[in-house]
Amino acid sequence: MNETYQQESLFSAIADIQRRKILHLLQAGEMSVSEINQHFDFSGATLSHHLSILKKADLVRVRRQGQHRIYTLNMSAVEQLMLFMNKLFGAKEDEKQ
Amino acid sequence: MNETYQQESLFSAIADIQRRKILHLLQAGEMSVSEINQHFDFSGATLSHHLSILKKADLVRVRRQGQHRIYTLNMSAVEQLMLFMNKLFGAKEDEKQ
DNA sequence: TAGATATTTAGATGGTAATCTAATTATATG
DNA sequence: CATATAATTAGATTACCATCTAAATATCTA
Repeated sequence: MNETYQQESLFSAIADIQRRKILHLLQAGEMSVSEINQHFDFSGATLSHHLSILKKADLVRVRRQGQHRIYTLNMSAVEQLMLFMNKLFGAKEDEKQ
Repeated sequence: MNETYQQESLFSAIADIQRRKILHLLQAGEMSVSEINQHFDFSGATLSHHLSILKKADLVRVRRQGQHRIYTLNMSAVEQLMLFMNKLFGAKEDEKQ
Protein backbone atom coordinates (compact mmCIF):
# COMPACT_ATOMS: atom_id res chain seq x y z
CA MET A 1 0.00 0.00 0.00
CA ASN A 2 2.20 2.81 -1.17
CA GLU A 3 0.42 6.11 -1.20
CA THR A 4 0.49 8.45 -4.11
CA TYR A 5 1.11 12.15 -3.77
CA GLN A 6 -2.55 12.62 -4.65
CA GLN A 7 -3.69 10.51 -1.72
CA GLU A 8 -1.34 12.30 0.64
CA SER A 9 -2.77 15.64 -0.45
CA LEU A 10 -6.32 14.38 0.11
CA PHE A 11 -5.57 13.42 3.69
CA SER A 12 -3.79 16.69 4.41
CA ALA A 13 -6.71 18.57 2.90
CA ILE A 14 -9.29 16.98 5.16
CA ALA A 15 -7.07 17.19 8.22
CA ASP A 16 -8.14 20.76 8.94
CA ILE A 17 -11.54 21.36 10.50
CA GLN A 18 -12.12 24.61 8.61
CA ARG A 19 -11.57 22.83 5.31
CA ARG A 20 -13.93 20.07 6.33
CA LYS A 21 -16.54 22.74 7.05
CA ILE A 22 -15.97 24.23 3.60
CA LEU A 23 -16.41 20.81 1.99
CA HIS A 24 -19.59 20.23 3.94
CA LEU A 25 -20.95 23.63 2.87
CA LEU A 26 -20.28 22.82 -0.77
CA GLN A 27 -22.04 19.51 -0.38
CA ALA A 28 -25.29 21.50 -0.44
CA GLY A 29 -24.39 23.16 -3.73
CA GLU A 30 -21.91 25.45 -5.42
CA MET A 31 -20.89 28.73 -3.79
CA SER A 32 -18.85 31.82 -4.49
CA VAL A 33 -15.91 32.69 -2.24
CA SER A 34 -17.78 35.53 -0.54
CA GLU A 35 -20.76 33.31 0.12
CA ILE A 36 -18.50 30.72 1.71
CA ASN A 37 -16.81 33.44 3.70
CA GLN A 38 -20.07 34.44 5.38
CA HIS A 39 -19.86 31.19 7.33
CA PHE A 40 -16.44 31.90 8.79
CA ASP A 41 -14.71 34.36 11.06
CA PHE A 42 -11.26 34.37 9.50
CA SER A 43 -9.98 36.70 6.80
CA GLY A 44 -10.53 36.32 3.06
CA ALA A 45 -6.84 35.61 2.66
CA THR A 46 -7.13 32.67 4.99
CA LEU A 47 -10.14 31.34 3.14
CA SER A 48 -8.27 31.70 -0.13
CA HIS A 49 -5.42 29.70 1.36
CA HIS A 50 -7.75 26.88 2.41
CA LEU A 51 -9.43 26.85 -0.98
CA SER A 52 -6.09 26.54 -2.74
CA ILE A 53 -5.26 23.46 -0.66
CA LEU A 54 -8.63 21.91 -1.50
CA LYS A 55 -8.01 22.72 -5.16
CA LYS A 56 -4.59 21.09 -5.13
CA ALA A 57 -6.17 17.95 -3.71
CA ASP A 58 -8.76 18.23 -6.49
CA LEU A 59 -11.54 18.07 -3.89
CA VAL A 60 -13.03 21.25 -5.33
CA ARG A 61 -13.27 22.79 -8.77
CA VAL A 62 -13.55 26.47 -9.64
CA ARG A 63 -15.06 28.44 -12.45
CA ARG A 64 -15.19 32.15 -13.03
CA GLN A 65 -18.42 34.12 -13.17
CA GLY A 66 -17.79 37.81 -13.54
CA GLN A 67 -15.92 39.02 -10.49
CA HIS A 68 -16.86 35.88 -8.65
CA ARG A 69 -15.29 32.47 -8.50
CA ILE A 70 -17.70 29.66 -8.02
CA TYR A 71 -16.49 26.61 -6.12
CA THR A 72 -18.02 23.16 -6.40
CA LEU A 73 -17.34 19.90 -4.62
CA ASN A 74 -15.63 17.32 -6.84
CA MET A 75 -17.42 14.11 -5.92
CA SER A 76 -15.09 11.85 -7.87
CA ALA A 77 -12.20 12.89 -5.63
CA VAL A 78 -14.42 12.21 -2.64
CA GLU A 79 -15.17 8.74 -3.97
CA GLN A 80 -11.49 8.09 -4.58
CA LEU A 81 -10.77 9.07 -1.02
CA MET A 82 -13.45 6.75 0.34
CA LEU A 83 -12.16 3.87 -1.76
CA PHE A 84 -8.67 4.42 -0.47
CA MET A 85 -9.90 4.57 3.12
CA ASN A 86 -11.61 1.25 2.62
CA LYS A 87 -8.40 -0.30 1.37
CA LEU A 88 -6.45 1.26 4.21
CA PHE A 89 -8.64 -0.28 6.86
CA GLY A 90 -9.53 -3.43 5.00
CA ALA A 91 -13.23 -2.62 5.24
CA LYS A 92 -15.79 -4.48 3.19
CA GLU A 93 -16.97 -1.46 1.19
CA ASP A 94 -20.37 -3.02 0.33
CA GLU A 95 -18.96 -5.98 -1.54
CA LYS A 96 -18.10 -3.95 -4.64
CA GLN A 97 -14.58 -5.25 -4.80
CA MET B 1 -22.65 19.37 11.47
CA ASN B 2 -20.71 20.24 14.58
CA GLU B 3 -17.79 17.96 15.12
CA THR B 4 -17.10 16.33 18.41
CA TYR B 5 -13.68 16.21 19.96
CA GLN B 6 -13.65 12.51 19.12
CA GLN B 7 -14.13 13.19 15.42
CA GLU B 8 -11.47 15.88 15.42
CA SER B 9 -9.01 13.44 16.99
CA LEU B 10 -9.84 10.79 14.37
CA PHE B 11 -9.01 13.14 11.51
CA SER B 12 -5.80 14.33 13.15
CA ALA B 13 -4.83 10.72 13.75
CA ILE B 14 -5.16 9.69 10.12
CA ALA B 15 -3.55 12.90 8.85
CA ASP B 16 -0.06 11.47 9.25
CA ILE B 17 1.23 8.97 6.71
CA GLN B 18 3.22 6.98 9.29
CA ARG B 19 0.11 6.50 11.39
CA ARG B 20 -1.86 5.42 8.33
CA LYS B 21 0.87 2.84 7.68
CA ILE B 22 0.56 1.61 11.26
CA LEU B 23 -3.20 1.28 10.90
CA HIS B 24 -2.78 -0.62 7.66
CA LEU B 25 -0.27 -2.98 9.27
CA LEU B 26 -2.68 -3.70 12.12
CA GLN B 27 -5.42 -4.40 9.62
CA ALA B 28 -3.65 -7.73 8.99
CA GLY B 29 -3.72 -8.63 12.68
CA GLU B 30 -2.49 -7.60 16.11
CA MET B 31 1.15 -6.72 16.66
CA SER B 32 3.55 -5.85 19.43
CA VAL B 33 5.35 -2.51 19.41
CA SER B 34 8.65 -4.06 18.39
CA GLU B 35 7.01 -5.98 15.56
CA ILE B 36 5.46 -2.76 14.28
CA ASN B 37 8.78 -1.02 14.66
CA GLN B 38 10.46 -3.43 12.24
CA HIS B 39 8.49 -1.76 9.46
CA PHE B 40 9.78 1.73 10.21
CA ASP B 41 12.99 3.68 10.28
CA PHE B 42 12.26 6.09 13.09
CA SER B 43 13.04 5.62 16.78
CA GLY B 44 10.98 3.66 19.26
CA ALA B 45 10.12 6.90 21.00
CA THR B 46 8.61 8.25 17.80
CA LEU B 47 6.60 5.09 17.29
CA SER B 48 5.37 5.32 20.86
CA HIS B 49 4.27 8.88 20.19
CA HIS B 50 2.30 7.84 17.10
CA LEU B 51 0.71 4.96 18.97
CA SER B 52 -0.41 7.27 21.75
CA ILE B 53 -2.18 9.51 19.22
CA LEU B 54 -3.90 6.50 17.67
CA LYS B 55 -4.90 5.37 21.18
CA LYS B 56 -6.36 8.77 22.06
CA ALA B 57 -8.46 8.60 18.90
CA ASP B 58 -9.48 5.09 20.01
CA LEU B 59 -8.40 3.74 16.63
CA VAL B 60 -6.23 1.18 18.38
CA ARG B 61 -6.49 -0.77 21.61
CA VAL B 62 -3.62 -2.15 23.69
CA ARG B 63 -3.18 -5.05 26.02
CA ARG B 64 -0.17 -6.17 27.96
CA GLN B 65 1.53 -9.51 27.39
CA GLY B 66 4.61 -9.89 29.55
CA GLN B 67 7.11 -7.24 28.49
CA HIS B 68 5.21 -6.66 25.30
CA ARG B 69 2.24 -4.48 24.48
CA ILE B 70 -0.01 -5.83 21.81
CA TYR B 71 -1.85 -3.35 19.64
CA THR B 72 -5.03 -4.09 17.71
CA LEU B 73 -7.08 -2.07 15.27
CA ASN B 74 -10.41 -0.95 16.73
CA MET B 75 -12.80 -1.48 13.84
CA SER B 76 -15.72 0.24 15.50
CA ALA B 77 -13.78 3.52 15.52
CA VAL B 78 -12.97 2.93 11.87
CA GLU B 79 -16.65 2.45 11.11
CA GLN B 80 -17.55 5.58 13.03
CA LEU B 81 -15.02 7.49 10.98
CA MET B 82 -16.42 6.17 7.71
CA LEU B 83 -19.95 7.07 8.75
CA PHE B 84 -18.90 10.57 9.60
CA MET B 85 -17.07 10.94 6.30
CA ASN B 86 -20.23 9.94 4.50
CA LYS B 87 -22.20 12.59 6.33
CA LEU B 88 -19.52 15.15 5.68
CA PHE B 89 -19.61 14.66 1.96
CA GLY B 90 -23.26 13.73 1.67
CA ALA B 91 -22.37 10.40 0.10
CA LYS B 92 -24.95 7.69 -0.28
CA GLU B 93 -23.21 5.19 2.03
CA ASP B 94 -24.93 2.16 0.47
CA GLU B 95 -28.48 3.29 1.18
CA LYS B 96 -28.28 2.45 4.86
CA GLN B 97 -29.43 5.86 5.97
C1' DT C 1 18.53 -9.56 42.92
C1' DA C 2 21.15 -7.85 38.80
C1' DG C 3 21.09 -7.22 34.24
C1' DA C 4 18.72 -7.51 29.83
C1' DT C 5 14.79 -6.34 27.00
C1' DA C 6 10.41 -3.67 25.89
C1' DT C 7 8.10 0.43 25.98
C1' DT C 8 6.96 5.00 27.47
C1' DT C 9 7.96 9.71 29.06
C1' DA C 10 10.57 14.14 29.19
C1' DG C 11 12.58 17.77 27.02
C1' DA C 12 14.63 19.90 22.96
C1' DT C 13 14.76 21.11 18.00
C1' DG C 14 13.50 21.97 13.22
C1' DG C 15 9.99 22.28 10.02
C1' DT C 16 5.37 23.04 8.56
C1' DA C 17 0.88 25.07 8.69
C1' DA C 18 -2.84 28.47 9.98
C1' DT C 19 -3.61 32.98 10.35
C1' DC C 20 -3.04 38.01 9.82
C1' DT C 21 -2.35 42.66 7.26
C1' DA C 22 -1.02 44.82 3.16
C1' DA C 23 -0.47 44.75 -1.59
C1' DT C 24 -1.76 43.05 -6.09
C1' DT C 25 -4.71 41.43 -9.91
C1' DA C 26 -8.98 41.15 -12.24
C1' DT C 27 -13.60 42.49 -13.30
C1' DA C 28 -17.70 45.45 -13.34
C1' DT C 29 -19.99 49.87 -13.62
C1' DG C 30 -21.06 54.89 -13.21
C1' DC D 1 -11.51 56.01 -17.36
C1' DA D 2 -11.90 55.94 -12.31
C1' DT D 3 -13.51 53.67 -8.62
C1' DA D 4 -15.64 49.86 -6.23
C1' DT D 5 -15.88 44.98 -5.47
C1' DA D 6 -13.98 40.08 -5.52
C1' DA D 7 -10.35 37.23 -4.83
C1' DT D 8 -5.51 35.94 -4.66
C1' DT D 9 -0.64 36.54 -3.45
C1' DA D 10 3.31 38.08 -0.49
C1' DG D 11 5.46 38.25 3.67
C1' DA D 12 5.46 37.89 8.65
C1' DT D 13 4.12 35.72 12.99
C1' DT D 14 2.69 32.20 16.00
C1' DA D 15 1.50 27.68 17.20
C1' DC D 16 1.72 23.01 16.51
C1' DC D 17 3.83 18.52 15.18
C1' DA D 18 7.23 14.87 13.95
C1' DT D 19 11.35 13.50 15.34
C1' DC D 20 15.45 12.86 18.18
C1' DT D 21 18.33 11.49 22.47
C1' DA D 22 18.32 10.49 27.15
C1' DA D 23 16.05 8.95 31.11
C1' DA D 24 12.49 6.40 33.45
C1' DT D 25 9.41 2.42 34.20
C1' DA D 26 8.14 -2.28 33.86
C1' DT D 27 8.90 -7.13 33.11
C1' DC D 28 11.59 -11.26 32.49
C1' DT D 29 15.39 -14.43 33.47
C1' DA D 30 19.92 -16.09 34.99
